[in-house]
Amino acid sequence: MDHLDAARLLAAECLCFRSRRTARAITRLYDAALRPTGLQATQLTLLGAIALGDDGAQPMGRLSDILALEISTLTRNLRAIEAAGLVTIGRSPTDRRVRVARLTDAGRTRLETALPHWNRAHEALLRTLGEAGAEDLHKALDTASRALGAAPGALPPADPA
Amino acid sequence: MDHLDAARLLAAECLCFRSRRTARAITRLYDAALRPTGLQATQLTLLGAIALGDDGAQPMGRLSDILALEISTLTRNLRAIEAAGLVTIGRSPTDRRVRVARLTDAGRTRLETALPHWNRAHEALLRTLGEAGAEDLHKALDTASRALGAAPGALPPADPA
DNA sequence: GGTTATTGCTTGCATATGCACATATCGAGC
DNA sequence: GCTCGATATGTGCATATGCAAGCAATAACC
Repeated sequence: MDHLDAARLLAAECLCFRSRRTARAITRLYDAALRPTGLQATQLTLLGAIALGDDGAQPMGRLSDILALEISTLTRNLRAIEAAGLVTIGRSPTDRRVRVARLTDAGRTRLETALPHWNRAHEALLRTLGEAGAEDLHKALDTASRALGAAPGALPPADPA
Repeated sequence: MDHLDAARLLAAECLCFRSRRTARAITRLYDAALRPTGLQATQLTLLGAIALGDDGAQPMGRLSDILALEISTLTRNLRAIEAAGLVTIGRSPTDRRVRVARLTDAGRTRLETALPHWNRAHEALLRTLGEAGAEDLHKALDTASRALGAAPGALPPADPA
């Protein structure tokens, strides 16, 4: 196995390369569509995950599980949307170690106003991939996330088929 | 459509969220396996893409197409492996704007020695996803990359089916 | 062959990501 | 109620990623 065989094997088989490349391309598409909202795709995702919690609030640990994101990354990613006034960060009353992100009214509004822009990107991607391609990708990604340990609730219920 | 509906729609449908989450999880797996090699998954991918070129050299523009990576990102990602002595960066003799990354002997060696570690991650992922899950993911990602404009040669030939 | 448009890349700025380590808090035993 | 291990998070460091603006070299056009 010389270095050229190694390179060919990587190019042909590596799922890390593939998953990252696809994520980059898709993210650029969504980021472009979201430009008018002042949010990046990552930030909209984070806002949405927070909105899913009771009273529009989620403890960081839960966000970490839902998003499969390191808690240290989460700490910093929250700063941008906190600085923008979209969320506030408080402590849990029952466990003072736990920090809870809570949507502000501005956050709620931003989420609603951003959705149509998200949808433009979403529709554009569906057109690009085709109905079947999008469906296959969606399923394959969910299957992989489940296998790699995404939190229950972070995904739609498993297909009983 | 209130903010909660918006959040539920994002959680259920967003392919940007899904592709990024999966890429994160997979990358952590590969990075952990590659730790002993001193390379990150991204760097191994880059090294591999360079190795595929004639004489183990690729112009940056070509790398950008293969990897679907912004040229500005490429500039910086090359620095780490250049500093590590794994590649050299020169100019094309025929067009002095063009920069060409070329594998050094150390780069070739590193690629070969890293491959078994890559393979450990690869095998682990295949076990985790199952044969069918891995195959589905691989195909879906390649289909998406093709649709989103990956360079020919950056992917295996299209399935004639 | 000189002007202009295009191309290839770099830099400045901002966010995203993760690991190792440090800190604060909690819970279990004693 | 003190100690110790476990848990939740923050910080320092490093890389990854992309856009906008700039620079240098080439190509296109007249």
